[in-house]
Amino acid sequence: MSAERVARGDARRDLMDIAIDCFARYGFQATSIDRIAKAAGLTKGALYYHFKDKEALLFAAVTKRLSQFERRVVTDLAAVPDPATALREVARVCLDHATKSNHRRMIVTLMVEAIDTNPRLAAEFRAMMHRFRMFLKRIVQRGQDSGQFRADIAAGVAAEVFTGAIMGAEIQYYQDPRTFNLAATITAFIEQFINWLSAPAPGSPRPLRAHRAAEQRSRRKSS
Amino acid sequence: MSAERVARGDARRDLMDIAIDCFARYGFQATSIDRIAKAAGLTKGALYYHFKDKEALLFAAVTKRLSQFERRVVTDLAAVPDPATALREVARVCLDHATKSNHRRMIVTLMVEAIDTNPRLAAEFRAMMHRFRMFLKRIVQRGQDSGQFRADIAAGVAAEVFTGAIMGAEIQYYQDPRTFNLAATITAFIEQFINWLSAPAPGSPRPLRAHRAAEQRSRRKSS
Amino acid sequence: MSAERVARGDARRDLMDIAIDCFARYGFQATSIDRIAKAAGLTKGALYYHFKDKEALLFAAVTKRLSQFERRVVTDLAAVPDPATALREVARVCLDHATKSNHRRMIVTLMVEAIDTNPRLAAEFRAMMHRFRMFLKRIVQRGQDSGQFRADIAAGVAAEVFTGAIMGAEIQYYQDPRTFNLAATITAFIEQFINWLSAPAPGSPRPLRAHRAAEQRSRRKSS
Amino acid sequence: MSAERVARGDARRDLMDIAIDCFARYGFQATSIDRIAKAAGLTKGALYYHFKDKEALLFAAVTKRLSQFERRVVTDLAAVPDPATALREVARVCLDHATKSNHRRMIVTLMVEAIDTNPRLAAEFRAMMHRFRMFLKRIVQRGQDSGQFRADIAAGVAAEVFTGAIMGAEIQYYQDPRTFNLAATITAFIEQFINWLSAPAPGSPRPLRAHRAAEQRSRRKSS
DNA sequence: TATGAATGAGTCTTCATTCAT
DNA sequence: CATGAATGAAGACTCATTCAT
Repeated sequence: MSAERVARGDARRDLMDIAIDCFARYGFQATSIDRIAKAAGLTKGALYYHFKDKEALLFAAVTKRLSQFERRVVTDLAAVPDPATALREVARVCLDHATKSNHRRMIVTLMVEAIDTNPRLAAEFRAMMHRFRMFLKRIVQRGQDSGQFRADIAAGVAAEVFTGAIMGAEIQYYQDPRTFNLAATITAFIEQFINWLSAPAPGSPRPLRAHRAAEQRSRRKSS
Repeated sequence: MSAERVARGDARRDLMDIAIDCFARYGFQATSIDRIAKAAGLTKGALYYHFKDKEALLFAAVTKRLSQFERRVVTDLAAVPDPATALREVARVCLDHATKSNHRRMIVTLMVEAIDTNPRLAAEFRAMMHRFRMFLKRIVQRGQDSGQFRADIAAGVAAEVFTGAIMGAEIQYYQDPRTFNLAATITAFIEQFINWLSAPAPGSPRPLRAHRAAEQRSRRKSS
Repeated sequence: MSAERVARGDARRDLMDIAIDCFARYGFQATSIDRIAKAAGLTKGALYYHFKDKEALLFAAVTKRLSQFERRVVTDLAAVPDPATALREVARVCLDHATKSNHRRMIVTLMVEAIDTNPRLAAEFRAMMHRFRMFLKRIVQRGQDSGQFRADIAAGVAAEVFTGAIMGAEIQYYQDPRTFNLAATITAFIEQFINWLSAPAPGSPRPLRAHRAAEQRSRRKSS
Repeated sequence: MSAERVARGDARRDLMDIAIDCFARYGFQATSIDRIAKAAGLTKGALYYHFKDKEALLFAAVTKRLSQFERRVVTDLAAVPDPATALREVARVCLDHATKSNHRRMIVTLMVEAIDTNPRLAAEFRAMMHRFRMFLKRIVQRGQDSGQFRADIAAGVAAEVFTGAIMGAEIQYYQDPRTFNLAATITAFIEQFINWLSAPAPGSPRPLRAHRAAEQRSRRKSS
């Protein structure tokens, strides 16, 4: 049994990776300590040697993934000056993390589960989402400042739209990975989004619409 | 004790409504039979009189909400010939169900939870999502057929983008109802989305409204 | 299995009685829920139906015994005007509860265990002990007020001595019930105690400490 | 980590001292091997190097304290010829060990816990208590033989009363060290006790020293 | 219809103990 | 001497479910 585990490789790491896997698929409550331990070729006792709690394991896992994701986003985008490219990059990283690993799925799954079920974790996720939207908002604002993006859009709302569209696409994908084409959906969205943000061709009349004015107003309040 | 429950109104209905409430907030597994029964002013035994199973209750609840939602969408939109208006209407109904009741939240919550946890329920939700996207796809196609929407967009992908954006916005809202402005986000998205659908294929000159209408007309003739 | 339990008799009562028995002998921590349940011919689940917690069972048991004991003490002594007789009665009731049931042993055992182990229970016991000493103190004071007991003794200290002597005797008895003669010990103590409290024969000089010391000294010489 | 431990001083001794501390406060079962080890700045493994067992540690600790206590009692009293003084000395040593260290508390705590929980330890304590009472009994008998104490009291019962009174006082003190005045209680008791032993048999006229000696002598003859 | 009592399987957690290094 | 890693048994507690009344 213990032979199944890899050499000297930290049992702790194994445990966490397996936990992440399970949390991504089944959520927190439906993942039993026993399942994780067994999958790691260990006993429950061993798990409790490495983690104080089921919750400690959860937090370790979440923190690991969260920081990985955020570091990756930040790293990949530090060198990208063009806002549109930056947004495309963010989308690409999300797509990557959603399809090639269970990073994003774990986050999404736990986030939904935690809302009214685990206040502490919920707070963590709320903060994370906030950071993510702030990050996007700043990119949008940069574009607006440089005149590349139109200024009559609330950057915060844009960030919310972006965040939601990615996450919603992911969920559809997790639900039906064989049928749902996540890449196509995200690509379509991102182009649509950038197109929307991009200023109209100079000279052409600004396409006003009643509701835009409203948007404008709400934005003013929030700023 | 039972006096607290409302009038003659079927205990069954009470039970289901409460179950929906709990499922929406805590999900299926974290909602105990006892919690529902107690909230309904009954004992567990009574619940088992009305429902064979915890799962039976779940399915009853889900089916009720699902059919309500779908009926509402279909009903409200049967009379809407204009595709753009129809899309706006769909968004409005979603917004409504997300903010004024727990209809949508229950669906989203259970959907995420069920994916790898309850195959039967997952199938149900997959089918529901499929129907919803098909429904949207047809609206988009109608728009494309009428020349109102550009034809170089895959209607299916558009439906996926739409579905995801709404759902992703909702989740952000459920996570942080006091801070997140769901209405603004959905409104912004829907306009962006319709704008995207209405825009000319990239490369072609951006058409003015008047031209578009003309185009539209000539397109209809040629089809 | 369930046949072993008595007819309709509240399972709850059975459970508590058995719990009291076990707590008296093994203390709280060493008494497993399972042992109690099995001894009652039930399963753990049944126990948890009747008591929220192991602690709830503990408190129910303690409260029951405590109030029984205190009620008995108060009842038996309401009609006893003579302080000396009252004290003898208290001792008799303690002896009774210590030898004919496990009332007192449970209290003593849990009290010692709880001190630094269960703050809430410890507080309960502290309060109980306090009440008991106050009760004794008042009896002593009554005797002092009536001139039956000498006034140069601190009533509070007398209560402490009394309480300790009874409890200490009990513990020796619990430790070695076959050898230790609890009745004799308690009787001897109570007579000694009352003798001590009783005022010296009228006319004879009150044996003050100073005199005693003198006595002592002269005594040593003569031996 | 191990640097925190004092100098060269045998880890074994440290371990035992800490164990005694914990046993005194929490008893045997509630004291985990881990707690002791950590408090000693070691790991569980090290503890198992020094002691075969948790029980081995327990017995080592108990034996150490017991022999210390008994040695001290015997040592301090070897040179005390006067029985009353000897009794006062015993009480003083108990008071000392109860207030200035956890010697006595450990004994009392474990004794109560062990009764029906650890037969071997219980036997040890039974024997210890027996020895202690025998020791006291001999002192009382010495007093009776010398005519200093009245002869109509069973020396064994007197020993039991004494032992119980001290122990009962201690427990009240352990339970409530800030409020309970152990010194006063023990002092009051010991004076009362000696007074009792020294008093004439009830009914007979209070005998003067001379008479008592005579009584004593005649009594010896008749027995 | 509904209740109260009970079951039993499953889950989290603790802890004494072992052992290779 | 000592540690770090791990085990396995036992214990507390939860919960869906059953059933006589």
